[in-house]
Amino acid sequence: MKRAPSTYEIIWETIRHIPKGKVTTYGEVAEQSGLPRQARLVGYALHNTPHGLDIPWHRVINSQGKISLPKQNGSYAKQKKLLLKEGIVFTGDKIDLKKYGWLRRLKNRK
DNA sequence: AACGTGACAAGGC
DNA sequence: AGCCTTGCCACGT
Repeated sequence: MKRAPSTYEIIWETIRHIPKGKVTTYGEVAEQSGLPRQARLVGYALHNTPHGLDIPWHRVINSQGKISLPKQNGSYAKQKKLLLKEGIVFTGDKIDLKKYGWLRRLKNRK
């Protein structure tokens, strides 16, 4: 029998749909996955992404338009390189979400 | 089975 | 702009 998809699998599936040349935030992925306000879970899921899984993990950035990876170990540079290759422009260390954001950021607070 | 942790986000200063 | 606090919840110990 088919087991229900785990929370991680739902998140990975959402990320798989982000088009090339666009970026989105952790919070938005959470929302699109039906897990509102659980951005941290998205980060956790990404951190645990299996190697074989082919998803555009680099298109996920934080709500400030910045890369959320440490600059020390090179993973920051790796993500930036992948984004630059897709034509995304950095202003300093930030990306303009209004310009490159996948979907509009909806604030469904309240 | 409780507890600390985390590739986050929003609000208050 | 930057720092601090709080809300969030699946996971590994």
